[in-house]
Amino acid sequence: MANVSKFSPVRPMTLSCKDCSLAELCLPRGLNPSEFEQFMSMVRQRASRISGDILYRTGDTFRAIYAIKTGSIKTLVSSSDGEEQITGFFMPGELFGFDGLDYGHSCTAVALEPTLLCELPVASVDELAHQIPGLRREIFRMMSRKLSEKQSMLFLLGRRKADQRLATFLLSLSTRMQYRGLSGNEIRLSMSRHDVANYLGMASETVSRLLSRLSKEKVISVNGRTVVIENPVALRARVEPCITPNAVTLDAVSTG
Amino acid sequence: MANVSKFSPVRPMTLSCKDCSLAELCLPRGLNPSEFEQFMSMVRQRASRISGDILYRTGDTFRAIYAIKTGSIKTLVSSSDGEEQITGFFMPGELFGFDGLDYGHSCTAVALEPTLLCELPVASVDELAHQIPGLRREIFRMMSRKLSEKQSMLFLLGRRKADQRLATFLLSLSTRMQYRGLSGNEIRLSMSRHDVANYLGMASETVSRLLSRLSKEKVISVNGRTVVIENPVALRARVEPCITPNAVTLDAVSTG
DNA sequence: GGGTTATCTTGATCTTGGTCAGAAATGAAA
DNA sequence: TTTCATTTCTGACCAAGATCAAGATAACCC
Repeated sequence: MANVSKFSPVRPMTLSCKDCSLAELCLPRGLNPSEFEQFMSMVRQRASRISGDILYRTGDTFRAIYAIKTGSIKTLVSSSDGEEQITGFFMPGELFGFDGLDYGHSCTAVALEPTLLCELPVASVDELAHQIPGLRREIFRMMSRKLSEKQSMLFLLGRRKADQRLATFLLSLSTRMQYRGLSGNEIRLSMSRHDVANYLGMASETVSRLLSRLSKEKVISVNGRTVVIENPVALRARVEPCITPNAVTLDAVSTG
Repeated sequence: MANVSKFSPVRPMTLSCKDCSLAELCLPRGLNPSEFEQFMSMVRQRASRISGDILYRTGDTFRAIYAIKTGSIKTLVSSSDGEEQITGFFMPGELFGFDGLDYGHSCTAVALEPTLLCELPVASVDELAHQIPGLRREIFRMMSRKLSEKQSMLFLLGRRKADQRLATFLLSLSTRMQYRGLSGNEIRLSMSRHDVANYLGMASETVSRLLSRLSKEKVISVNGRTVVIENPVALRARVEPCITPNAVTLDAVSTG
């Protein structure tokens, strides 16, 4: 059922942190030149050429913190009766893997498409956290942010209707694209309808229907896995229907 | 609506870490005597005499990590349209406040009853994380665990039916009581039906009905806010109905 | 290209659990 | 105690969304 193929080490590195356009979003941001150099020397890369590759599974020993360079990843938790819940989608510039520092990973990470990753190995995490106070704080902050994002996701699943969840999801993807310098109006979904539905706690049929409805209402246009936000204001108004459009904030969805 | 009263500093301390029966569950576990001493000297206490007191609100500057000594706390996130989602309940020996390290707290912490807290002030977090490697790792691990717990909670809200959620919740409370040395069969709920329902993403009427049903079926007995688990095996079987009872694990619910 | 499979869409039906309303129980205040 | 307010429970009804069942579309492989 799950793909047996694995992520393989990449050598030489495709691009060092120094030349990486995503460095400003990544862990080393805010480090001084010598700290940056030290950080950079610890980073390794890893890649998967096909979709479905598994980076780590629930229970695996924590080996590294990861950052996406190109491609995308989903993380999911599963129960003994085989049900799965997707807990995050990760796009270029985003970090994940922090759930593994306690007793190994509590979720499984799967490639949604050919994906190139940077990794900070576990030994370096501890060593650098000690030697570089700025990096330690950045890791604390990043984990704290992940917690906050998960809380927003709990809000979304616990309190919002299906249509609000989907609207929030699309806006979140858009915001995250803008964050890394893209327009954010045209969204290429790297995951299936089934995955979107699972992430948002609904059935895939519901996702289809809601996308069709938003499309019919000219709020978005849908072409396969490409979604164009035609009317951002209208889309934002779906998130909190009873509030005036300009009061809506966009940070309500988890990035993992 | 919300209480204006605040948590007040406690001096002298009610009980030092050295004599605290919960120390083994708390941050300083695993520290050597001199590290323990250093840690202890940084800890302060804070208390609320009444239920409803607010420890911090969304947006408040991060001031400390907290541990519950006696009493209990709920944390909640809210949206601009006034909806609230409870994201955690915390009992004696449990830690919270880690969501604040990024840009201030992303949730609000409210006392559910008269509550005594220990706090590790923000300056000490950074200082001690640098000076005591064992403590730094413990903080990383604790934040990692919080992330894992939130993921379990996403699973619960996204994939489980109302009756499974409630059963999981009761078992989680029971497990957490056992973890600190209590029997775990008799549960004193410090929160209202409304709070339980909100936390589990359902209506309070549903909680009432499900408790009544479990009671009628002799799985539990309910007397106001006291719940006695009469048949733990039967209760566990509710969590994953399609799986044999002994395959069920209990770690599916967040402690925050 | 044509055939095969997986994904996506749409419709029809059914179920869970939400909403509304009122009664009962509990607790706090006078 | 009596009163008042809050919480909890129960019933009746309803709706959001799940499930079931086909088709339609797209991707994949020889």
